[in-house]
Amino acid sequence: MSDKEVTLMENLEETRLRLCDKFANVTESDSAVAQCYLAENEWDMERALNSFFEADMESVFDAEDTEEIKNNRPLNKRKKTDLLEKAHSPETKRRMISEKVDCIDLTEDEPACTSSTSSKGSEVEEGDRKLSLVSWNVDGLDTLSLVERARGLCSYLTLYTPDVVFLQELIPSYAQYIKKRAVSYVFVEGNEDGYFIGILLKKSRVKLHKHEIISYPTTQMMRNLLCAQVTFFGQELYLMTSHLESCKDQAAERMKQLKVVLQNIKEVPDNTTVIFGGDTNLRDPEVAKVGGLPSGVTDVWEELGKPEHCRYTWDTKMNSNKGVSYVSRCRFDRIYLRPATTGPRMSPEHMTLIGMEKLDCGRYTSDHWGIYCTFTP
Amino acid sequence: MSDKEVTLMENLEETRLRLCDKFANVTESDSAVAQCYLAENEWDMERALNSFFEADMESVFDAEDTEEIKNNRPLNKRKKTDLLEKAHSPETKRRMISEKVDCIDLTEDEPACTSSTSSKGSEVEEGDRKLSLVSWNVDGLDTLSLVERARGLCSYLTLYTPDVVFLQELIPSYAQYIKKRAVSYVFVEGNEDGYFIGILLKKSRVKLHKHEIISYPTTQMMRNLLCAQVTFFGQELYLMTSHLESCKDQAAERMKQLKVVLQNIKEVPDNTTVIFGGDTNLRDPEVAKVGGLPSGVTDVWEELGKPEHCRYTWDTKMNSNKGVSYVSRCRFDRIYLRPATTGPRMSPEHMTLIGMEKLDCGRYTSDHWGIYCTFTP
DNA sequence: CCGGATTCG
DNA sequence: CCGAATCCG
Ligand SMILES: [Mg+2]
Ligand SMILES: [Mg+2]
Repeated sequence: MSDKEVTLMENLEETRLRLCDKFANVTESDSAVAQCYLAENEWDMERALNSFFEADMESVFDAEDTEEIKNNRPLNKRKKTDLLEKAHSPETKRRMISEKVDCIDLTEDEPACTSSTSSKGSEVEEGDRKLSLVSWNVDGLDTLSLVERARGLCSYLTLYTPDVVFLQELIPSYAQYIKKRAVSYVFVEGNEDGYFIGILLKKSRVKLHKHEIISYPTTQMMRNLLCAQVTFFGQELYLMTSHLESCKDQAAERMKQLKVVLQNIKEVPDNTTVIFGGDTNLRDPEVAKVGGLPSGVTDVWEELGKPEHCRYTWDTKMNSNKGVSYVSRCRFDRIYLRPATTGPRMSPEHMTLIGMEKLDCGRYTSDHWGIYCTFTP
Repeated sequence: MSDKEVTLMENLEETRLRLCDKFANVTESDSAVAQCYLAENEWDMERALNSFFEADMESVFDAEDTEEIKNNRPLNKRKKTDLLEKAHSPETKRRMISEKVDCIDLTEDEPACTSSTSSKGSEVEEGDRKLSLVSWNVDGLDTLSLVERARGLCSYLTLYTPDVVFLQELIPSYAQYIKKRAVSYVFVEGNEDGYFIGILLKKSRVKLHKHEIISYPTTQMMRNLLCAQVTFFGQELYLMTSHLESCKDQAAERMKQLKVVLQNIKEVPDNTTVIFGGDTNLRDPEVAKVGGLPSGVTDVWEELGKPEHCRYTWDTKMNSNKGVSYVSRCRFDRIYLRPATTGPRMSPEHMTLIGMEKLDCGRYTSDHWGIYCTFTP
């Protein structure tokens, strides 16, 4: 080998060692495992990471398939009763807990009405015609204990059985895991790689007609707006989620994105109820600066009387996941409602935060709390 | 002398030398002049400075008394015609220019009507029943070329002959100079020392009934609200000026002060027209945050259709007085109008910026442009 | 993925 | 008497 070739080889080795360190660091594995996954994926960090997490998720999923049956624990062993008290309808939720929770499935429920002519609509109890919704930024970019945290998310979904789930900060392996666990849901994703948003729709109650992905032309963080047009017991719904540009210094871009969201809400025909939910990263003055919410659109938390117990969806004092030294809390996650002017009028009924249980790993499901909320027709 | 006494003397000398340096620096004089004024004023910097500026102002005033007659130049020699073009009513203004301008006096004008029963009211031309107003932060805290800049202000007042003048950032010697020059005006001041605000009222047209000073309880910059209740051709007017807390980081205090201003505007009886003008240091979101202007109160610049030519009253690109390296511009100086609901309705007619001529010293009258504006009854 | 203080141009 | 970037707890 020439001197030049030797130098090149040394550089390559150095690069690969650095890649291994990074990989091991991110995956909480060691350099041997790192070397293995990276070599198998042509030293492409992203492919290697996806491959690692998918494998890991799959193995966890397989393990839980049996483990969960034995242990019957949706979140962790220590605080099952505490958790039960948090459920909105304890009687209903308790039934869920006693079921096998590896797959989130409620096939005993009647299917969703695909039109108002359905004969089944009148057979269901009034309570079941309530729409339940979860919106949650699951912080898939934080890979520490991500498998256990994904399991935590699925346990909360099992516990609450929401009709609609808006998720933000998914990564491919996390999304893959959800797809395998949440078989009773249709899953719509906002992207294929990087990190992205998604919507889960309960097959038995929500019928998906079409979905669309609207891009933010100037995002620097791959953010977009994911929409699903559905029917829910004869009502036309337009469901929207997004993860608006993060951090205070991105206020300008975030406000542009909010305008896109509000414009799209306004353009939905008024026979259709619109529900937007997501991690908006908004500060109130930003909403004011874009002129506030258009008439007909309400912030569900505000409409419910600004209850303190579910004001802050991001709180570094209560939630240690971020591991930051400062304390700060914000109402980043928000739900907007634009009821249809025809048919029964959807109105907010209840809102609570979820995900406030520490998992066995000592961390929370996400650095954000999830929002669980219900609407009455 | 003991060693101790020698040391004390040395310290004293050092202190005095430092005081002289500072004085010479501020006054653009030399240490001999400084020594003289400081010694005469028991080494009290403020007294010495006031004494210097008053003397200086007076001497300038005396000098101009003859000089101005010879040169007939309101601002400087180079751009007289440019300046003339800026006058709102060139014909009227030209008459002013050809007059002796050491004292701002228009004794040939009829006196202001003190009540609607006055017989003189109907004799004046309609144009003269327009109310003209100047609001200007004269930056008296910047002592560099302050005498020439004060002369500049007076020249602008001579040129525009406003009925009402709102001034901010006066210092005692500057105020003293104005009082001597503007003999045709009544002068109301917001304070006696430090820096303060003031109102000039044209004796021949505006009759002062009373004035009041409203304090801002939490100001850290000695700011207050100065009000004058007057009659102008039979109309009751309530004139208000203020210099709200400076700098962006004082937004909270500034908004409190704005609320005081708006509350006081609202409390004026509705047979009285209210005009507020001053250096508000406001950013638009701050106005929005306090709930916007109350109904009935308008921002005159906005009501005139937000003309670009008079948007920015503070502009480091156009105005070099601050000598800062950055460029930035703001609409700090604002006029608010709350017309009376009885009698003729005051409405904004015209607005222009003044003070955009460089003086002989190469600097502007202030780091703020002045606002000249007119109202029709 | 914070807000307040500070720096810098 | 600026705003954007940075630091800091
Ligand atoms: Mg995040
Ligand atoms: Mg100033």
